[in-house]
Amino acid sequence: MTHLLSVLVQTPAHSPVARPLTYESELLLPPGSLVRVPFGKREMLGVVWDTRDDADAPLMDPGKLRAVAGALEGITPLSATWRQLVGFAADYYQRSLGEVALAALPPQLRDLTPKQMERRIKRHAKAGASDLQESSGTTNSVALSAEQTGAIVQFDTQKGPFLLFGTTGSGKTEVYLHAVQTLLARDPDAQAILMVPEINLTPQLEARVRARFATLYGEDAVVSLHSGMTNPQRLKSWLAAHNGTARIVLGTRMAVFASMPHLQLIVVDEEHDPSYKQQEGARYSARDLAVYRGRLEGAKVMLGSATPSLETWHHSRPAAEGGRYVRLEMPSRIGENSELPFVRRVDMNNQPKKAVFSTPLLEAIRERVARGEQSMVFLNRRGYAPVLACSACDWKSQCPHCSAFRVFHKIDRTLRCHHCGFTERVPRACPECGNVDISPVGRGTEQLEEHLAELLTDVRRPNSVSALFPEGEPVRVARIDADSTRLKGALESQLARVHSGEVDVLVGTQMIAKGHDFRRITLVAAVNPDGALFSSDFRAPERLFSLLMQAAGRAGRDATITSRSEMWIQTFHPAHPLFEALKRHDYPAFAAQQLKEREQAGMPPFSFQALVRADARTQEAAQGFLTTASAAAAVQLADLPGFDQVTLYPAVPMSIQRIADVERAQMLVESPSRAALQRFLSTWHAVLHATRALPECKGLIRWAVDVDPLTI
DNA sequence: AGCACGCCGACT
DNA sequence: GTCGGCGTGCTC
Repeated sequence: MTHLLSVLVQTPAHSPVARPLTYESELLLPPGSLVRVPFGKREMLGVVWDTRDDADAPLMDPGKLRAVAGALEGITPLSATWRQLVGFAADYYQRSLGEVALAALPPQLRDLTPKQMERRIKRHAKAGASDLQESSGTTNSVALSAEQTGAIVQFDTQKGPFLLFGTTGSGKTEVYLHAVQTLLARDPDAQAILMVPEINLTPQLEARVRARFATLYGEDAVVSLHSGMTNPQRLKSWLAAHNGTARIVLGTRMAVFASMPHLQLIVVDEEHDPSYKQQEGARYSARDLAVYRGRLEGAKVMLGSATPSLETWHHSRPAAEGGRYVRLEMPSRIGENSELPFVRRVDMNNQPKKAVFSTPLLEAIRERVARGEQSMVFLNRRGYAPVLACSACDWKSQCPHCSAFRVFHKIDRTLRCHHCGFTERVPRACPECGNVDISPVGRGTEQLEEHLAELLTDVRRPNSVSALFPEGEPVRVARIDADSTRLKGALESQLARVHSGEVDVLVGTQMIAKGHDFRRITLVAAVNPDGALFSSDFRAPERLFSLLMQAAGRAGRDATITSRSEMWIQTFHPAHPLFEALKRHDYPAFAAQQLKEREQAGMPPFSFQALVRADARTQEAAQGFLTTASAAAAVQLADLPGFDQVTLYPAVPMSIQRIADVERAQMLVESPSRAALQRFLSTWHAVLHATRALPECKGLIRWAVDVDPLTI
């Protein structure tokens, strides 16, 4: 007989076909089966969501139903828990099931025909079988600190979820690996996910995981899953996870959706990192989904950070106060040089106006160079100067397509818009008045690099006397940012130069503050971190604190360097509580102060937020759509239970109002109750759709909901 | 989102 | 006379 199946396909978020589609099939394919289905003129990948044989009323004229083209043989259907995870994510983040499900599968699954697919699976199965090797009994375990042992004991004996709160250098990675190792040794089928923010920033971790587990369980036991991989590689990893041969999946946020039949542990390293939140399409938080998935599958979840997100920190308060996470604390650095860096604040009020480097900081860097130690200077602004301005008229390097300035890049004499990419050569004279005196305003990493090289011309590196430089070689300044690392392999080669000691001073953006251990660096300086102190973004201080703590942690991990390393902060607000807490390396104090402010202001984690964004040709159209949808909600949803707990704020232009000639507006929705917010959003969705169809909303290009947004 | 159909300007 | 501009409409 012919069966009816509801099938998910990758339908666009705003199309009316956002729900599962009904197809006929001769075979009764179980839910989770991967199929190819005809869709319009094309054939595409689908996931069987449900069998609809018992559905009394077909949603559609039965004569128009089409038949499933074929099943992808050889791939076990996706598990019920995987489908529940996808279902939850689609629901919670207000996207279609099809979009979430298909985005969670490796892209190549969509492109391959069933025949190609079969061939691929066969090849893979053969390779996998021949690769099995005797698992040697050698355990390359490391001596653990008392704090590490304590964390592991608690982890083993309690249910979690866990927050591993360990200072930089306390050995969190060893705790993760120990937890994974114990699990894999205890259960021959067990699988684990190890999530990291950005894998290209942590090649060291990848190497460490592979070295540790490949010898125990074979090369195939560890697979990676991240966007830097080629499609065939991703498919291979995905299949290995799906059929259970991979014991460990090491990946970025997408790894949270990996199909794993025996998942028992999810580790989220640097859980506070914003890159766990997807910023387009389905805007999910992989960290939050990890916690949800853990509960769903009965897998343990361990979130780790030296500076947890305030949400996670709040969850890990004592259970008596309502906390739901178990906090495992590792406050001490391990190793020979275990002191945390000394934090120095330079009061820029006492420095010459417009000084980039204060005298004491410059002097400290000179000393380091002369001693053969490295320094790291960071500034969160790439390019030479953020604006170019005419001295005679009011011309500025405004981007013609965005409400932002184009950044002056001196290296290739260009003005580049960092939002839309629009690039032009720097004009010889002011385009408005012809004045030749146009000059940079403000500074970026390129300028710091140039400036430092000038200021340090007279310093000589020790132990490097060559024929060319009888008095010692001049100082070497290097820069690492998105511009200097654009080419493939550039980041690796530049890092290698730093590690080999070829570089004396490293200048860069936050890129250099994350992930890498520079063992010979004894000085880290934040040149101008004040911007985040009084930002309109309420999460800016949290990000700054975390960044500075991470940056400080980069320094002085080399046991051969005996002098205590230093973190320098140049600021006009040296007494600011953020810097006070940083000086003491006191995250709990900083968090307590922030949480108090958040509670008083009714902000997350004491309230829940969603943002509706609208893109349109004109700002009026973008805001008009939001305002209309908001008014419609007030009328139509007034009786919805919990509606009185939801606050709809007025539509406002986004902080960068126009990008690439598209006007952007947003509207904040807030509630002290997550359930009330969720109920409102899912009901409101239809209203938003209907509003979109209104003739007065013609000018709207697109809209999207961002649940738990990170920036407002 | 694709990929159609559909009705108006500069070319072999 | 065509090739192709992207406006709007549909996909179980």
